[in-house]
Amino acid sequence: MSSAQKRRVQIRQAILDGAIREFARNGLSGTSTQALADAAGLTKAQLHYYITTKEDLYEEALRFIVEEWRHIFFVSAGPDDPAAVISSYIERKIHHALDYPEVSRLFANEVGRGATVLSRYWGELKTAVDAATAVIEGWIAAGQIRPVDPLLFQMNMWAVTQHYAEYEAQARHLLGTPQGLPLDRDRIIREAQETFLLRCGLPVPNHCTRG
Amino acid sequence: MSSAQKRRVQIRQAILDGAIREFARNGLSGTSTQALADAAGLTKAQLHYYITTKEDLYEEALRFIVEEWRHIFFVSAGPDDPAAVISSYIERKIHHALDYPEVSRLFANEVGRGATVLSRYWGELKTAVDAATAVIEGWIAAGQIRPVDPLLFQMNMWAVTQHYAEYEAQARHLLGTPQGLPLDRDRIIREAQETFLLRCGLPVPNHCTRG
DNA sequence: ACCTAAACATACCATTTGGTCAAATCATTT
DNA sequence: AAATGATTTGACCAAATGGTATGTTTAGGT
Repeated sequence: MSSAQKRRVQIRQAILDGAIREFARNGLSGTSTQALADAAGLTKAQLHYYITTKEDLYEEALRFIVEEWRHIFFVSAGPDDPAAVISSYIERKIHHALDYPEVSRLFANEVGRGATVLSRYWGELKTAVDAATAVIEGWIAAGQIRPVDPLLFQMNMWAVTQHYAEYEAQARHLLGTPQGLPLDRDRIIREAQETFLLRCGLPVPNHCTRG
Repeated sequence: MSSAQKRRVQIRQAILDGAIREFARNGLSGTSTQALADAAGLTKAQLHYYITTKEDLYEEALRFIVEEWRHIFFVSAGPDDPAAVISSYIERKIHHALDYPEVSRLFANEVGRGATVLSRYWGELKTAVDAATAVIEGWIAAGQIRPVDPLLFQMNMWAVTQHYAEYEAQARHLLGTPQGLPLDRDRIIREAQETFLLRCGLPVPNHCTRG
C-alpha cells in the first residue's frame, strides 16, 4: 500500500471515528457537517471530498457497527457449557460497552428513533439472534438450564450490558465514581453474571467473598 | 379557573407534550423551534410568547419527567414482602415504559449525552435510590433475600424495564410484532420478574404454565 | 522536467436556524 | 362603548445550515 493510500485510509478512519462520536452525542439531525469536519480535523469542503452527504456517513457508521458486532457478539454455539457461554458473553459485552460507549450510544439513539436507517441491516442481526435462540432452546431441552424465554432472555442481557454505556453518567453519579476514574467493571460484570446465571438456575462461582 | 386561563394551561400542556415527543426523537440540538411550534400547533412567534428559549423548554421537559417519576417509581419501603415489591415495581415500570416511550427515550438521550442539564436534578433521584438501597439492605440483613449488590440490582432492573421503551423498534422486529399491534406486555413482564426474583433467591409464582 | 489525477482551499449559494419586534387582534372589565 | 391587558401575527434579523463550484496545490509515474 502506497503512502498516499495509507493516508487516505487514515483520513477515512478519522472521519468514521469522529462521526460515531458526534452522531452518538447529537444524533443525525443534531450533528452539523461542520462538527463532523472538525471532529475529523478537516475542512468542510475537504470532508465532502470523502463523503457525499451527512446521511451517507451516518449510514456508513451504522453499517460499521453492525458488522463489527456481528463478529464479536451473540451467543455462539460453542461446545462449552451454558454457564461459560453466558458468563463470557456478559463479560465481553460489558467491556466493549465501557471501552466504546459512543458506539453503543449511537446504536441506541438510532433504534430509539425507530431504526429507519438501521432496519435495512436487521436481517443480519435477526439471523444471529435466531441462531442463539436455537442454542438456548437446546440447553433447555437437554435440561441443562432452567426454562427461559430465549428471545427475552437475550434482550434482557443486552439491556443490562448496554446500560452501562448508555447510562454511564448516571452510573458514575450513583456509584460515586469521579469523572476521571473508570467504573468498577468487575463489580458490574459480577452482578450481571450472577443475575443471568441464577435466572438459568445455574450455580454462581463464588469468586472472592464479597465485602 | 376562567376559560382564558384554561386555554393557557391547555396550550402549555400541548407545548410540553410536543416538546417531549420532538426532543425524544431528535435530541436538543436536533430539534428546531419550528418543529416544536408545529408539534404544539402554534406559530414559531406564538411559541416564543409562552417559552423563552429552546433550552428552557428542554429543561422544563426534563424537570417534568423527574418529578413525575419521583412520584411513581422507586422501590418504596412498604410493609410488603420483597417479592411483591419487586414484582409490582417491574410491572408498573414496564407498563409506563410502553405507555409513554417518548418520556423514557428523552431521559435516556439526555443521560447518554452526559446529563449536563439533568445533573441539576440528580439529587432527588439519588435520594430515592438511596432510600431503596436501605430497604434492600434490610431485606438482606433479615435473610429475606439472597445477597445482591443493592445499587447494581436497581440499575439492572431499571435497564431491563427501560429497554422496552428505548428499543421498542428492535423488540418489535425480533418478536415479530407488526407496527400496529402492541407488544406482548405480559410476556415481557413475566420474564423480567422471573429474572429478578430468582436473582434474589425468591420463588417464582407459577402463573399459568408456559406454552 | 512534465503531465495527470488526486487532494485541498476559498468563496459562495439558497435555505434554515433561534429569536425579536412593532403592529394588529382578541377578550374582559369597567 | 371605551379602555386595558393578554394574545397573535407577519415581517424581519444575523448566524449557521448542507452542499457546491472553481480554482490551486500536491504527489506519482513517465
